Amino acid sequence: MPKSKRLIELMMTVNRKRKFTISELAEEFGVSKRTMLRDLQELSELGVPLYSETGRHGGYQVLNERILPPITFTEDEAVAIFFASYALRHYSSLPFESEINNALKKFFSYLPNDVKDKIDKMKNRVDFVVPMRPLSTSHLAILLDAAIQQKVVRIEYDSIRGFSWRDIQPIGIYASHGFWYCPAYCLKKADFRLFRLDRLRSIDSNPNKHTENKNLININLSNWETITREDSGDMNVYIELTREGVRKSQLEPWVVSRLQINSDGSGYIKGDLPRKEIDYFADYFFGLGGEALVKKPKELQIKVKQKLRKMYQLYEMSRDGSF
Amino acid sequence: MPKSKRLIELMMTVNRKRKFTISELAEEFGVSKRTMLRDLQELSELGVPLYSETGRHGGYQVLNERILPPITFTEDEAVAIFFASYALRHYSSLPFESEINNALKKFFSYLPNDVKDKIDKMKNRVDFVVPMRPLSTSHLAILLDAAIQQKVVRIEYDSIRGFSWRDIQPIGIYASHGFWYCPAYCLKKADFRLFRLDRLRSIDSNPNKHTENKNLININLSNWETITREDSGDMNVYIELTREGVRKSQLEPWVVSRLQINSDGSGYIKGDLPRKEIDYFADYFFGLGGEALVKKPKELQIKVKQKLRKMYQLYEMSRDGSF
DNA sequence: TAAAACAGCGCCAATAGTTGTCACTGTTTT
DNA sequence: AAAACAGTGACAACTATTGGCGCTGTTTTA
Repeated sequence: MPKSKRLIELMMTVNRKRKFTISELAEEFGVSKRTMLRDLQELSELGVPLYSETGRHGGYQVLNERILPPITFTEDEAVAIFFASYALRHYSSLPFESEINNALKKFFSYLPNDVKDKIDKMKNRVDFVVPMRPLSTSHLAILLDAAIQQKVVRIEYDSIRGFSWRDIQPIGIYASHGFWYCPAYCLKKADFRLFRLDRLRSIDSNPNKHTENKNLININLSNWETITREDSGDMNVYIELTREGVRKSQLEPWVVSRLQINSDGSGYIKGDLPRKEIDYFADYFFGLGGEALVKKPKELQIKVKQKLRKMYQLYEMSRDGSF
Repeated sequence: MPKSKRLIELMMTVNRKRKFTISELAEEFGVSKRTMLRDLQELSELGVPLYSETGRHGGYQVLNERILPPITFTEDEAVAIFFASYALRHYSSLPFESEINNALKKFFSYLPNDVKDKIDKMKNRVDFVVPMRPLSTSHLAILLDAAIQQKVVRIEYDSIRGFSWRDIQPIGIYASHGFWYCPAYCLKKADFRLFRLDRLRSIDSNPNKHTENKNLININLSNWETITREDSGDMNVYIELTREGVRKSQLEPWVVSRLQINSDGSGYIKGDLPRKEIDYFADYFFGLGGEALVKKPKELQIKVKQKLRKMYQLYEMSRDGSF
């Protein structure tokens, strides 16, 4: 094998193994140890962060920093990757914050000039707005780590009844609607709970108490809801929507699949929804105001009416003659 | 210069220039044409997408596909880039869709195994949920392109009064709250408008009519709101919130800076808000139901009450004795 | 304490790869 | 028809690469 190709393959091999000896690689590539030594030196000069130790159990190592072999990206792919990373800048507190900035800088600096220009032009023309409440990065990192390792952590959480400490075993973390959430097994309640992370005041990643870890290794973000939900059944709903109501409610994915639109733009939602979430739905349909009329089920209608009456009374109490 | 190093430099040179001839490069690198020819062939074999044409004004070209020279990423940077791209998978209709998938695949396949493992473990533990309504990718691409080139396009748009055609000159596109938006100069109204792209039925990227382009090159996503808003002034608001109201409204960034929280968890919003958006605010505070009480200004309170009355009547009409 | 297992250096002859030259073919544009 | 390109093949000259060999030096382990 000619040297130039060998070097490129060596790059990859070296990245694959983290640790290796000269003789090992020499045999693998069918060259002498002397040659391998020289090759590795060259790689080192080319920027691969190699480190070696002499002695009995010495050997070569690639440092934490790894390099990627030359990857061929099309222009569009490079632009796409750039924007993907760029889009996440709104998640100011995501666990990867600093890494992403570095990577982005490197990436950008290696791009040919005309691609840079293209990106510069696009930068002010596309955006991904993600309202995000600021949040301590370290909390996220600790919880994520705990989720991966399935460790128990102790958190100080602001529940409806004020702050309290709980031991939880996190399933994962996710960002949604501007908040970070952490579904977890709560050892206190012996059940699964969803925590909103801006309500978390402090966290102890190593509660000294010897708590037993539950085996939740197979529960992850994509299946925890189905696994942990004790099914309280569905309710059959029927909601009439005005034209405006249709337009507004189309934002919700669970609406879209149950939505029928009339020719004049108005429509109705008909189908089954989980009874357990009835309070959420009541809130939601109340929020649509006069644009939605809950016909079925009765219990949902009642909840909406209760909200309505409560608000009505609230505003009637502050009489000013206009009502 | 030894061959192996020459090849790497050649890679970069070739990426810098887009077009070149053999003799040109041969001279630059101080080798014969024959050698340069051989070198380029090797590069080609290594994956650089070269293309050549014979004849008078022929020469070499690098195709649209470009390659990046070997970039050294640390392990964490690679992971970060991966997740940035991964996070955007929810934007199923973003202009870069297919490119990002390709890039991600390439990127992933070149990562060393232990980093792959790390990513695999994290995949099910972190997520960025972005509810997104499906939308034609081509619309996005056309509008983005028009924004970059400052071209006029004709769209068929579903406004309150049904579908109509308009000629617009887009400023850019952005995703927010699950929708794609396009602020643009509307030639019909001779003013700036914000279009929600799921209400766009069709688009003509080349309206044959010779419309004059306005010079909006300096208006972009980050400044169009300030530049185009005819300021109708602010209104001073005062809204009382229950404890639950505080928690809910903290989601909105414009609330946070104007929010005061009492020791018992309840609180109030006090400050100035743009009068122009009064309908939006009325909607919003109505949506908070009994958790918010609008005290000031009167006009806002009146709007909320109107909604309330409208809804009250709506539900009273469907009498069932429970009200 | 000695042996084993590892990195690392210098030298040199053999060899394998690289290079330039030259003489071709073939295309497109002017 | 000439000019300006790419592309091929052959070959001798050249140079970089290679493998051995002998050496130094470190750390671990028996």
